[in-house]
Amino acid sequence: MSLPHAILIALLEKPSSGLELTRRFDKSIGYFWSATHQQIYRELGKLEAEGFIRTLPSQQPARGQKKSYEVLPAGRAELARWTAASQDPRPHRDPLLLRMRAAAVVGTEGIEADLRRHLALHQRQLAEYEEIEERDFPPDKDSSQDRLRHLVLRAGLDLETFWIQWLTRALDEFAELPGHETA
Amino acid sequence: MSLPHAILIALLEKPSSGLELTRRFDKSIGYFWSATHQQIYRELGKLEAEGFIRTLPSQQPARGQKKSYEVLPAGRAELARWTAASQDPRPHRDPLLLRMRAAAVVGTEGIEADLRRHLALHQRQLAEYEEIEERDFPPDKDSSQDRLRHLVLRAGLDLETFWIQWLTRALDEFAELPGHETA
DNA sequence: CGACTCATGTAAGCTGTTACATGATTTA
DNA sequence: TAAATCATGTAACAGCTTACATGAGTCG
Repeated sequence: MSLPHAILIALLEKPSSGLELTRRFDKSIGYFWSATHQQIYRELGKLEAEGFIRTLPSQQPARGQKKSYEVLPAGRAELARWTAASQDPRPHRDPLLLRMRAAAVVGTEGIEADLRRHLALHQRQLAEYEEIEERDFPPDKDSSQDRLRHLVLRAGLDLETFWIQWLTRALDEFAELPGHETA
Repeated sequence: MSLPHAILIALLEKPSSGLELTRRFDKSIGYFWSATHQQIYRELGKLEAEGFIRTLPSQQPARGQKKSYEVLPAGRAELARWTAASQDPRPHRDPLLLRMRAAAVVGTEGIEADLRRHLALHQRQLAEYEEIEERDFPPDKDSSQDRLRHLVLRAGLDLETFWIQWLTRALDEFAELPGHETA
């Protein structure tokens, strides 16, 4: 039950059309929630039907025509309710950790290359977040709102850093495994 | 496409019945993959139909009767194939980070108590992992298999540590926010 | 007008969650 | 023998992914 609320947040920060939302989810919003355009259009329809958002006035709705949405008071209220409500942490599911555990049973053949690939991807992602941090959160200038947003970005930064460290350590361990070829 | 492989790993490590698997997923397997008993039974049926596992001989299949499974060679081969195959990292989705971002827009009213609750949960989880580490991975005794399993556990430990640090920092920030009551 | 891009959607399938059902075994 | 627990399931639904469809505008 989080996607509709992610969309409400995005629309409160800036009214947008479906495609614009998709692009924002691919970029900045992506470090705490991801969604495809199909999910977004479906959810925009539901949110409108529930009276949480509406299309901006002075826009004729037609297929293939851009349609921008804004949040209505009921939508803001729903978001506030959801934000304050207690929620249990969800269980984690990480295929890479699973594969590492599998490697302990069926052998490490083939997995090392993919670890290196993941390491590179996380390094690139970290660099991107660092750019965002430099651009959007210059030192000692955070407002209250910015401080919270900065905190969220920092979670993204720290998680990428964790993965880089863990993958580096994993590759080190591999190098020390018996039968390892340093190709 | 990871649940069937998680089950294959668990069954290779030790042949088990559905309920035993469920318990193992709740405990040690849970720090890299979680599953409910409904998912597990459904998946065991599929894996058997595909010829990847079979019920242990000398067991009459009947409703309400315990039924243990073991992995067949085809299942082990499938697991090796999957482990070596390249996979993209999945997008993250974290409702707590989402709520923090929402708090920047609709206010922090009510969220602080839940942050404290999450902090306590992560601290308990970390303590559990530390117990497992002490029990299963005594210093300087790791075999090759153990080193990989230890590595996976360490990811769990480090992720819990990350969350504890992040939540602590978040609560500190809250304390400094204007209008904050130190109740 | 043909190809391309922008923009919005539909449909099918898979995974995971929640609630419920049912038989077998133990124990009070 | 009634209740609790062990053990295996069924059913309905919600959420996400993948592939495809369609119209509108733009550029050569």
